[in-house]
Amino acid sequence: MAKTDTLPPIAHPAREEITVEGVLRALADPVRLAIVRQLAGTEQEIACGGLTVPVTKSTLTHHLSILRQAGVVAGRQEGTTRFNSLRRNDLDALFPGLLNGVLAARR
Amino acid sequence: MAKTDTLPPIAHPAREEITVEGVLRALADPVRLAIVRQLAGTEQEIACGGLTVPVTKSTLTHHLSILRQAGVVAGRQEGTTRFNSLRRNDLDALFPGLLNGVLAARR
DNA sequence: GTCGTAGTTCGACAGTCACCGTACTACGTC
DNA sequence: GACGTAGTACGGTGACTGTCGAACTACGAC
Repeated sequence: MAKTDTLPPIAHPAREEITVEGVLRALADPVRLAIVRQLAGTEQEIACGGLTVPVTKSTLTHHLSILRQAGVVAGRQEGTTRFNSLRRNDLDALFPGLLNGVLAARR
Repeated sequence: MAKTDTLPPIAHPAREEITVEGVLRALADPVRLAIVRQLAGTEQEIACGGLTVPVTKSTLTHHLSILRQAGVVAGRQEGTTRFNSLRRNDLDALFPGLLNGVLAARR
């Protein structure tokens, strides 16, 4: 059967394809918000397994997929590991202040 | 039966009770986002009937109730009319930049 | 009192969504 | 090859949510 050469680098929306509503929807969930906070708390990327969330692996995959589709996080594959990072540049360019406002929240 | 003296001025969360997640949830809907945009586009308050939304009255009531409970909009009763306004001060104080970021969005 | 207008409340219904377990693919190591 | 690990895909289920129409309350004008 066909080999997966070049390994399609995951589907991410281009910057112009990101919508506020999608981003807000993605952020409007406690688990995903926790993920975003963890990613925002470090300069480094975090592998799926390195995220602390109160859900199973499959549910985590689901949440990350939503965050990715919304354009909030980017994923980079390296071996069997997928490194996730915040798309801070894109979000700040499109919705200046939004991310900071969300992260500034105490509750 | 008991008269409604003083007319309980609608239930609004205090500033400290507003949560990011609640606000994000409230904003993560096209109809509610449209309402917020209309309220943000003017200095004046807007009555329910003055809002342009593609839903029926009862659905509009529902959306406004969610926005109110989340602390995004305030409602002031005057006769049979309810005037709505954005709680810009509170939102800016709690989540500086969030509202601006959302409103800055072109899509 | 009667009527019209402004909003709310109350089911009901359909669609979406978070969650899980299981099965699967892909890579690295032995 | 066999095995373990990292993450995804699939199917199912229960809960939530946006939508509506109809009935209702509250106020103002006639």
